[in-house]
Amino acid sequence: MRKKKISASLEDYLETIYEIIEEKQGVKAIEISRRLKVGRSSVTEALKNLAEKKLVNYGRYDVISLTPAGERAAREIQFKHQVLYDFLVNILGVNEDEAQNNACRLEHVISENVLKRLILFIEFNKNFHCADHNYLEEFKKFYSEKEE
Amino acid sequence: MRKKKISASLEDYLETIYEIIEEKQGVKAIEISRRLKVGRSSVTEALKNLAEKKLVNYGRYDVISLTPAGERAAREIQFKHQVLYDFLVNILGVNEDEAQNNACRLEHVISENVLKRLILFIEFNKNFHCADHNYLEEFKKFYSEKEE
DNA sequence: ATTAAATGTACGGCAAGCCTAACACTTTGT
DNA sequence: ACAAAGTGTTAGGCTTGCCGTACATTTAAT
Repeated sequence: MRKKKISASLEDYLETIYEIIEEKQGVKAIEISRRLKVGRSSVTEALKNLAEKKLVNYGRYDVISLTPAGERAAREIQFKHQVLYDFLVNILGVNEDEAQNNACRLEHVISENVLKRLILFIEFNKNFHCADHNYLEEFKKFYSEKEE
Repeated sequence: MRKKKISASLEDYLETIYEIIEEKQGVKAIEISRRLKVGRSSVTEALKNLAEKKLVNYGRYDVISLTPAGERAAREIQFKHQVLYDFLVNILGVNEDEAQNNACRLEHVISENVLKRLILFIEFNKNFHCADHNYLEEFKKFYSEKEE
């Protein structure tokens, strides 16, 4: 009974709900609507859908919350996002906005195994020094030479 | 008049057509159907759609080919795929099948700029040696230690 | 407490993409 | 050349996910 896939769109809803919970006390549908830039009615639909899948607790006009399974799923997605963002910013040196944008899309399609390797790669890079050269510094230099 | 975005689905069709052209003389719709694992009728629809966008030359029961714009677009997608595959296999050390799978999905969502950086990162890595350590070798060692 | 504003929902619609089944055209084998 | 098999097309249907509008409910202001 593990890991039923949900659509990228539903992942976004879950992730957003989770983020709002982290920041505020209650989750209002309109807040989800604003963050995802979709209509209020789309949020209602999505919530019903997520409720069917037992990922959110939902009832008409009622408080929105994540079920344990929903929270687990949301955390996973958020974690993927964070790893990707970290890679893009701290390794590739992409600017923050673009890194966010890319992470938002990549998080829905990257496999578990690639994620795992990416995590280790990041860890490895942060500590890798060799004969007083910092690897990432070297890459930045290399990159900015190629820029011109 | 540059770079109108098309859907991930249409990108797959374009890419597949391009691949078939590289391998065989003529493109048959059924071949596209087989490779993309969709029904024959879905191919017809997609071809009409791509023809509307002036990316393929299409007429009922007629030979399928790419327009110059279509070929350009297909090349771009294939190139992205190749870069991602290269990164996954040669840098992260992901196995070939999984790298193909991931590349197929990532190619539709990665931005131009991230791609550009990835290309340079790969280039940089291939040549980066330092005090007789090969960087990628070091990562492989690091990775396999963590594996256990 | 009452009303105005804000928020949530239901309903009907639309587009993308996929499907199956039936039919049209082409190719192939004899 | 002609039937059978293969391929391409059309028509109709389904699902996901979005929208706008109108209505229901809740919240906030007075």
